[in-house]
Amino acid sequence: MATSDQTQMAVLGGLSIAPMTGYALREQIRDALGHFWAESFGQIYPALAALEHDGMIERQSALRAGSSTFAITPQGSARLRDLLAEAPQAAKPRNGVLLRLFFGRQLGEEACRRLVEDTRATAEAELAAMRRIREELQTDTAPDAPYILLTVLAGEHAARASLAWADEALGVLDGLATAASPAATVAREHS
Amino acid sequence: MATSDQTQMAVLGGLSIAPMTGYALREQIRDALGHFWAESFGQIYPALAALEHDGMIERQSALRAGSSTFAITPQGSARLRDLLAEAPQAAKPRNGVLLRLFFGRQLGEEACRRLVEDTRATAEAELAAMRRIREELQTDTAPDAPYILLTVLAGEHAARASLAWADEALGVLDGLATAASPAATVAREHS
DNA sequence: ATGGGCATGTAAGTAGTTACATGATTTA
DNA sequence: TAAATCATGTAACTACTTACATGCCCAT
Repeated sequence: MATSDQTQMAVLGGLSIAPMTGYALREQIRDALGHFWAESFGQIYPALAALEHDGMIERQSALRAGSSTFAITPQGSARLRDLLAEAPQAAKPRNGVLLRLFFGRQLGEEACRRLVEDTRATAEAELAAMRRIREELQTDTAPDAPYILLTVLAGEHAARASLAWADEALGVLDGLATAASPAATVAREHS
Repeated sequence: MATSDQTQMAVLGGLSIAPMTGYALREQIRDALGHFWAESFGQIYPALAALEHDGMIERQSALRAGSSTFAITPQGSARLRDLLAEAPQAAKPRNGVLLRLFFGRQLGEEACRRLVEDTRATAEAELAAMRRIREELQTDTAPDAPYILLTVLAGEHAARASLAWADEALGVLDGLATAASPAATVAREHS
């Protein structure tokens, strides 16, 4: 049944900011950590059960029938610090766009172009979202704000890099098209 | 058992470039796709068995006892093109460094600085490696070379972004130290 | 002849997703 | 009072890793 260290770290971290229900925790993880971390319900509830069993968190009075908020205990805070101090383990990389481009000759140049254009559009939206969040954070005086800012800056740099790459990649694909069929490229450039 | 579409795509893609053994395939995946894709033996061998069963690949004469090279069949090529044309499914993000920085107040400023410095060093090495591969590729006239170039450029942009972020992040952390204890920051700046 | 790299495969376990079942509370 | 949303949890499944067992072939 798993409930790995990694998930426990995210759950304890979330509860270290404020006590909340499992449902709220999942929303917090999706909204605040979403651009670099993910947990599903199927991970969160077993993790909460295991952490409660070990005394790392405790159930507080129910706000309403059938629900309960969880709060971190002193042992839980200590465990969180231990987990955070462990060396981060690299997630196995899996970039479906790059895999498709690597075998792009089989896929065809036009489909590759569409993949790059979609990536570019996603990066543009991501960049705008990150900028908005950063501007809010820079006026936030909460003690966690500067640390959260670091993660938002990472998202901003990643989005900008994705954008710059997409533009360069489209140039490479244009070069391919020119070599194969100059007329088609001229037509596209004038469209 | 498993042997997902994603793994099949990587295996068929590898064999579309040249017939080879499972062992060689794993080395190719590690070396050529390593910076954006990973497969373990435990994935590759069952995938090969399933693909052979479905007639997508076939075993060729053994180079030596107990081994065999696999070659893609015409059906396999068709299947590869179908798989590549499917929309890429986003891998669930899991960045252990950013998770730790998000909860950086619990971890402590010095540990955060070390995490960022380690990330910076890794990015620097990655950037150098990508540059070297790119320079080789730009003189390569193989028809796959421009497509492979796209993936290397992505690695280069990502590494540069990581580097730029790390420098900005260290600046933010310096700001924190100054606010909390000016003397300590001065000491570090003069070291 | 033996140690290291090539080669294949399996078993056991961990991690993670998805869909489902259930019910309370709020709001339109 | 019906629909949406909040809330908890489980079961079945898919994906993936790691360690192990086995043996071939080449170089020293």
